[in-house]
Amino acid sequence: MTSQAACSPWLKPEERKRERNEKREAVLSAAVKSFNEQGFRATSLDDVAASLNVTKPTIYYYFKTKDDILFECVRRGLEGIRDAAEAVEATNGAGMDRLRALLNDYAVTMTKDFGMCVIRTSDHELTPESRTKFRGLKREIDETIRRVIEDGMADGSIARGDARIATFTVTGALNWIAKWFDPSGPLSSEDVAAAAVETLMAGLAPRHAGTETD
Amino acid sequence: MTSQAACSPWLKPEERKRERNEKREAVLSAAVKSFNEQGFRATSLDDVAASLNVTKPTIYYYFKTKDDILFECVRRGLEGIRDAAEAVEATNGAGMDRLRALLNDYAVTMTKDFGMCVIRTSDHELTPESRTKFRGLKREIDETIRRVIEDGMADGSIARGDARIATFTVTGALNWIAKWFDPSGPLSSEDVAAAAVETLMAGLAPRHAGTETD
DNA sequence: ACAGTTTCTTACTCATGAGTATCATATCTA
DNA sequence: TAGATATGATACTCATGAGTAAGAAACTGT
Repeated sequence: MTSQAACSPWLKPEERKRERNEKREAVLSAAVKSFNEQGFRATSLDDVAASLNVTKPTIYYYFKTKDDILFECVRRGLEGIRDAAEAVEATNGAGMDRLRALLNDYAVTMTKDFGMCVIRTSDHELTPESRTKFRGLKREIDETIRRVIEDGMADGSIARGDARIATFTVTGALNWIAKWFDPSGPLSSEDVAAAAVETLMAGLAPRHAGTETD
Repeated sequence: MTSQAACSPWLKPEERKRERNEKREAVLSAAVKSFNEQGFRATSLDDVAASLNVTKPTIYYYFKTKDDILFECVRRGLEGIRDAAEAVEATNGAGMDRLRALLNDYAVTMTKDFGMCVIRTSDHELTPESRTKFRGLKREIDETIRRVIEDGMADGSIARGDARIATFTVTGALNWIAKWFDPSGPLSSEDVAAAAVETLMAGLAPRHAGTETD
């Protein structure tokens, strides 16, 4: 190996592979931003391509269909949440504490591109096959959260009630972050997540000194 | 007027007017159901027309554009909530109690066709002009709710915190009902609304006997 | 009976955008 | 130097669906 090899204009095989992957990521990144801003159906791949200084067939060199691009976006968003949820579920501690940690991760994800895409994507925008997987992943997450809430109700750290509706209420509140959060605004992801989670955990009714713990 | 007039096949002018209005309503009703199920862009007016046993130009006899139909749907949903919100704001009582009443109306609306449509419709599906009105109505409602929350924080009936984020968290949780509620399911609108509102008002943390009031 | 109005249909136009066929170029391997 | 492979562009096809033009049929008032 000469020292020339390091700055040669010809790339090694693994570098070529990495470049291809970077380009694929760039397509995904441009696409998810456009999906989030204009909506999936209003986004044309011609526009996505133009924003990357290429033409549409180039995108088809990296992805098979438009649906594949969308599904890859929501898959990333959902798998991120799912992994975080399952990691939290595996820990021990009061249901309340595990739930707080889980909801915090969940809320932060909702402020990121792929998380936002999950919420802004409706079932009917995906093909039947993708839709099935999409729903499956969402259900997994909902069930994990519900189990944590049920654990908390059982150990007394969470107020008793309908765990199903509580799950939907809580996740709904956090999902909504994906609809209004502005990354370029004054609030950070973490601030928003912390405030929203606190509202949900404590509720709107005022607490009274000395009643927080048994 | 003979008694024949009552069962004559020829209608009086006001009856003709009423019939026209009924047909317009039927178009709106068929459209909003399809928008909610398939999404606005995936709904073709050909299909809506076919479901009413007419053809597309008939729809254009009752509405100017597809956007007009959608906007009429979201307008109805939003004006229903806005009127309820302003009526509640005008009452007196603790912020907490007014908020509970307001959120209940809000939640119930989210289980109805036009309310669901408001939530399932994204900004970018409307023309710029409709979008401006759409946002204006939504902002009015958000501001009313925020004022009620701020009143409650001032009078001590609601826990202090960031009223803006509290508003988004609460409305987000209720908006989400429009995404999962199934009118043909086992839960009634009122049951769902009551349970969701209770979760939000009381929070997830358990209460302790005798600490509810001062 | 006749002119006008209401209601609805048939048969279009036209823009958009997903996806493809084909070719060009450059790099890699032998 | 001769294929083989990777990457991209040009120039299409094709389905879909919003919106329209023109007219038919029924009813209204004169």
